[in-house]
Amino acid sequence: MEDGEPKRTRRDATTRARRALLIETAIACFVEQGIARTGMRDIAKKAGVSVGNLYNHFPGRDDLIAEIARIETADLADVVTQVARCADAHDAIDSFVESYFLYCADPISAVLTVEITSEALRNPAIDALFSGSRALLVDTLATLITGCGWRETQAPAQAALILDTIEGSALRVGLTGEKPGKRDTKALISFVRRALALEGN
Amino acid sequence: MEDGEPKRTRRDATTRARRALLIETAIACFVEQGIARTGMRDIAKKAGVSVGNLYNHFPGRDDLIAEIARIETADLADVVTQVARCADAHDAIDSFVESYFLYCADPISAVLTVEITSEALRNPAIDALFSGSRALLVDTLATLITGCGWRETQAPAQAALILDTIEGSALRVGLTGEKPGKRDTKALISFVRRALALEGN
DNA sequence: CGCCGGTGAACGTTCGTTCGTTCATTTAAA
DNA sequence: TTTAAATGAACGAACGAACGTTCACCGGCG
Repeated sequence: MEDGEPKRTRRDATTRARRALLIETAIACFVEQGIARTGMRDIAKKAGVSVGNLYNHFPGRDDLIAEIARIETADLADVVTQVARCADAHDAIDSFVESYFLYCADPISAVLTVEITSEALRNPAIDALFSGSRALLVDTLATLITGCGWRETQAPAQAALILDTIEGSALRVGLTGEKPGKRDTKALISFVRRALALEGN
Repeated sequence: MEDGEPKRTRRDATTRARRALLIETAIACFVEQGIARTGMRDIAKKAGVSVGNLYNHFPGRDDLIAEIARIETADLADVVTQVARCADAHDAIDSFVESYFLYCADPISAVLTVEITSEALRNPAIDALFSGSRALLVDTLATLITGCGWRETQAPAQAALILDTIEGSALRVGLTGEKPGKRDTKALISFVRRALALEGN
């Protein structure tokens, strides 16, 4: 999408590494202090870099935030597409629920979700990213639901409600800072099965 | 909890009114711009009041935010306790789901929820308020569920999942800025009924 | 008069961002 | 191969604006 010439010089390699370090450090700061309470100096200091250099790698603060949002949604898309291919429709739904739940319930993801959602309310670019992710999730899950006998006209609405359950549950678990337990996951899967009237497996 | 003597003077009445205006204005600012992007000057200017006067009514910015969080949780407690008294257990659950959903899906509530949740991550006082609210919700709903034949040991977990569904769904609807439609409410109630295996009514 | 709600300038701090500069690496000419 | 020019990563002081908060000072009720 960007370089026509990858430029395999040593300089370019260290630059990429530095940029990755800065993003990772920014995420750590955002999770620890919150986006609003994190300044450019905080990120630079934690990364062991000057403020000026930080601006050599990112045009501005908002661009840095947007980049992180972009990475997060890309990670999510990976999780979704990997789950999509599964033989039995029932198993596929279970797998989807579990994967998406575990992804969202990760404390880092959970905190970032809240922080970035707050950001998305006033940033159209980030909001668009989230809408795209949501649409992908609904489509994927709705297809699986349709494969279980639900009518195509109702599947998207049911998929949306299931996603609401997963996300709400994941936030509740993830924001406590603890890793999600197997008990949480099992209860969630059973709950969704019943809601879809699939309990007979 | 505070005054032993209500002080019914005219002066005191205007002071209370002014304080209420300031809180209302602060909420409006927080919803429009976000808590992080709202300064004390913004609130004062919008309320047609000086910054100094704002500090006559509230010790500081954090106290103002905490006060709003306190009001929000008190409103929620009202909604919950009013629903608690209902003859039939099945009807009571439907009523609970509908009431809590409509409350959370209100755009102002939805935005405030996200904003204050972000705040609660680093503010123990606000976090405690939220935990208390959550406990009340789980207890209330779990009691209703128990009345429908669920075992007491499993009811709280099911209640938690239902609350997750309601809150997740409400956020999704409320953050778009639109009022929740009857279709949303009905689909949600059906979803919960199936998840509780009460579909036969 | 005394009290207190109300004012807005001013304080010190921190914010995002810019700037001139240094210097190692890369590229191209000799 | 040696050398000179070009590049851009890295720096940290400095900028103006905005932040939360304070303060000395009014002016109208009680």
